[in-house]
Amino acid sequence: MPSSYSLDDLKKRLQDSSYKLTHQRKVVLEVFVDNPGCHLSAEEVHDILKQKSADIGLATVYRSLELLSAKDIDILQKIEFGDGCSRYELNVTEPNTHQHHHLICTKCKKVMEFSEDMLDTLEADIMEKCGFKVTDHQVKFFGLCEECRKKLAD
Amino acid sequence: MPSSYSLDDLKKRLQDSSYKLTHQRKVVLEVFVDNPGCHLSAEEVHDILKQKSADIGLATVYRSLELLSAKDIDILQKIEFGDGCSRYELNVTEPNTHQHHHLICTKCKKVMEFSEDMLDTLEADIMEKCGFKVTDHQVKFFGLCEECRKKLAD
DNA sequence: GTTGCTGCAAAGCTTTTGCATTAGG
DNA sequence: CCTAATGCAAAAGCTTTGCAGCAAC
Repeated sequence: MPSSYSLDDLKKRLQDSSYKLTHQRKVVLEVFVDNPGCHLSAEEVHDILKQKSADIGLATVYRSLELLSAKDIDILQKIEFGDGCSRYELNVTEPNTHQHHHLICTKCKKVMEFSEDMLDTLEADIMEKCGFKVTDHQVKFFGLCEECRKKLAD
Repeated sequence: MPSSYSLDDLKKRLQDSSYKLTHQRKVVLEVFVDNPGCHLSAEEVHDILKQKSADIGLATVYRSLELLSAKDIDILQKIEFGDGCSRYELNVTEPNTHQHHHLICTKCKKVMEFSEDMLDTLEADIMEKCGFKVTDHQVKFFGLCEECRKKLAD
């Protein structure tokens, strides 16, 4: 994914929604573009920016994250791993990009990802049985990662 | 589900793990047995107990919820809906009881449930591709419930 | 009797908010 | 220019913790 993609896309989406394209919003997004696959908390985004001397207020980080993950912008995805804070990651919006689910190791707490899109039939089933139109899903699998399983076998 | 099931079960599991069967732990569990299908926060459990004149300290509610949802007891399931607090529900452990997933309406914020166990093949796939042994999963579907869809159609 | 549990209040987190100042369009 | 966004600090949740007293076994 070229980093220009998301930055240009952000610009377009912000302007479409008549939000301002501020320096702070740009650098917050850049953190996610520069750290692909990371599930960052507001504090972590703030720390990364501090190290890059692009120090912005923590409250602004929170406000930017909220905006970027809002329905009309939808550039970030908000996720909860139950570790006491909300985390965010780049939303996968490009064609040919698969939905991904999270594999959370209950031993070492590592979070891995797993690309798959097998939930389509399940979603059709939900529509039929419950009249509920699914627009998004979040799946978390808990268990033991390969490393931890090997350590247990020793 | 007879309420005696879980209470006796709690007693056994606590004793097996050499935890004490205190009055507070009993009444916290009773709240969940008396309110099946509810996703209760610590505050809500505390309020319900206050109304039943079984007033116990909020800190004890938190400690009881943590204990009852710990791996070795596993009577409650901790869930996060992203509304700012952790919620708990009775874990389904009986035979012939289906796993259930949550349908969260993005408009009215209602949380419904959907029983299904279609993730077995997906979990086998994860084991094969990632070497990750899935022991539990949590699935949330976001979308529009029937009511909200009808209102939108009007 | 011991040991672990509870209650209370204080502290620790993450997150939100009010308001004066700044900057984007 | 005008309005929205930022920064700072204070406040507002939810949750955890320290410690003296109490209760389960």
